[in-house]
Amino acid sequence: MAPKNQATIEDVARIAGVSIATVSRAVHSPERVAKTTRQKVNQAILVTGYTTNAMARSLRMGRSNIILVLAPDIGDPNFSSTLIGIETEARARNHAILIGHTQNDPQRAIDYLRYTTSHKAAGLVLFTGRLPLSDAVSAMPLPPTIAVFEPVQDAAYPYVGVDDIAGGRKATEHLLAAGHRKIAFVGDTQMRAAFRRRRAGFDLAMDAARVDQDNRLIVEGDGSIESGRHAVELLFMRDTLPTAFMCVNDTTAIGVMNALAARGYNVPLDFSVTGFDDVPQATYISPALTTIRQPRSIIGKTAIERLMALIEADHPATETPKEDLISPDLVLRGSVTTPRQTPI
Amino acid sequence: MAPKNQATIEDVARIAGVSIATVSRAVHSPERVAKTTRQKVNQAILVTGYTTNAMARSLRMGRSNIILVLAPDIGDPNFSSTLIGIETEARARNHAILIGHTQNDPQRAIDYLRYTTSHKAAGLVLFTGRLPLSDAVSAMPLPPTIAVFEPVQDAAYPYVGVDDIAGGRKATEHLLAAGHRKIAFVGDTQMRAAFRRRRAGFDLAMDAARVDQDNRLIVEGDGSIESGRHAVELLFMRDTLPTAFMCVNDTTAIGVMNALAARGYNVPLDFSVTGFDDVPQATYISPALTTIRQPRSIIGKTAIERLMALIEADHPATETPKEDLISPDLVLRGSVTTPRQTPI
DNA sequence: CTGTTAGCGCCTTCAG
DNA sequence: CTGAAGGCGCTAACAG
Repeated sequence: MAPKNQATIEDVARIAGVSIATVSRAVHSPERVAKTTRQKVNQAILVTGYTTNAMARSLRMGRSNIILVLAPDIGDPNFSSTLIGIETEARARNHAILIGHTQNDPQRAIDYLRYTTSHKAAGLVLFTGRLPLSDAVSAMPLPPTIAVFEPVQDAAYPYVGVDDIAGGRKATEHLLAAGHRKIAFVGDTQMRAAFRRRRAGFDLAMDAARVDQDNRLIVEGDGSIESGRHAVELLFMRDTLPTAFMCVNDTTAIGVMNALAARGYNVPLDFSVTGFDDVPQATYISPALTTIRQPRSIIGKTAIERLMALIEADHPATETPKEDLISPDLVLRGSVTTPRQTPI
Repeated sequence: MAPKNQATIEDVARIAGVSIATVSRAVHSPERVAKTTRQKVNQAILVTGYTTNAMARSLRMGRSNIILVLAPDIGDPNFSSTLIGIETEARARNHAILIGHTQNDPQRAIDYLRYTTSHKAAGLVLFTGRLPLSDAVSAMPLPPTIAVFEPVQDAAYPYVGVDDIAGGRKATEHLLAAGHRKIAFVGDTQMRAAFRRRRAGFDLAMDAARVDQDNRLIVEGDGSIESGRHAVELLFMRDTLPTAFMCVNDTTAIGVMNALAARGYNVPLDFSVTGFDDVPQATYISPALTTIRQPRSIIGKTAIERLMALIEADHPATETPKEDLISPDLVLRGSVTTPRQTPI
């Protein structure tokens, strides 16, 4: 039997025989209320089925418990797995997640940013890697904000992401440990910060193992499947073959494996391959790809931890924005083994 | 230069030289305000950067513009693609999406359902297929609600989903058109309503083509990959081989294809196979699977349309809950061809 | 430790 | 067509 009208704080107060202020305190700072009073109040809450009206509360406090998550693409598996971490952590802290899907459309982003104001959002999580440049936005009083996956261009928001250097290093060390020395790096580019860092991890591992790098094995690429295929062709043309390919991401690795298969080679018997990201496809291709797994749900969790710290600190003075880099794990599958003894 | 304090309706009223009532009207029912006045107000809104305070508005109106979406698993691709439709349509209607991730945990579901009350949610979208049975829930005054993908057990909520019968029929007709007559149906079960309906579609198509069904080609299954594999083994043991397998879902189809490959057969040359759902894997296996695509984003869009109708009608009297079945499309890939001429 | 009270910003009668 | 005023439910002083 659902009560016709949702009980308010006054109903509870009346039934408990106390004032509404006491009810409010009993709910939100129980320690400031006498034990017996608290019990009476809780009792009354039970019988009335009272739930605090979040709208009234937010209006009064000038801030809601809603965190807006802005993402360019909800469908992206990277996003959804991270969202799990975000949602779980936010809920544990009594905050709710409002989803904004920008589709990379600045207008949609602006509209959602406005939500931040109108809903008095407690915080903002940005997956977008950028904020629309517009007077509307710069005039908007944004709540505490944190960037995830990609730092936000031209803005000093704290950032939580993967430690690409550590990841690049782990992948390389794995190849090295399997006995590879002639390792190609596929996807060299200045364009993408993450790729640059993965390369740096590669260099670190090679240096630490005192392996001299052969520049001809460093192949440019943009992370596309074509760039992986192209790299293989290039290497065959140059006639400087590696025994292993360390690819800047899984997509590139898949391209490499395609091209190798097309030429009749076997992975991993003829060549070993590693990727980076652990996209869903990595399991379905054959052989399954050994790769570095993006710690997505941990990134989500950490992002909310940092964001809540910001919210609770409410120094408007943002100090040096912190960067949190989560070290990713290597996931072992079938695309790496020891180098073949006989040359190709 | 961000204004120190967010402008309120009073600021706008003062600058426009009107009362706050007029501002409110100019914003929400412009037709009830003189043109010149409206212009003055809009002008003032522009200079102040005024955004209406959704919390105050919701408090006053007793209802927010938030729609709660409850899903057991955010990571499920089925969910995320549907969410795109939901989000897009909701946004077009000025509503926001709050995400609740239940992980099939009744306690989490109950907590989120409570949000519905505390945030005065305008509506509720259920992916869960069930509601926790608890006094807490039955006592809760839930807002207009709509179920998606799975109807809610023991509750009469309108439901938007795929037309499984039409889908089953399309897949079967495709096989028939390719020349198959001995078609196995894999995944027969009473347990799952969706599967039952897909079977009905199969029967319809077979009947329409006046093909006599061979009961030995109807194989039970639960939609798992193992059940697909098992079906193949069973059919080979019975020694009654079909020329094509119509599988109740993609996962089953993948199991069928695995087992066929293990026995050294080629799909589609030796056997044709169809699935249902169009899961991401369907593209990655070889050959890529011809299947029925779940119209996920349309389902999302339709769900919000129906929900908004409910919200706006606000007859508390729910009439016969409507069912909206979206007819899915066949997606042609590589797993179907004409039956081989020579028997296996 | 508890009660009284003043708004938070808005929408909506009710009068003009 | 416009203005005045009440109150949605709650929290945070401020008193007691």
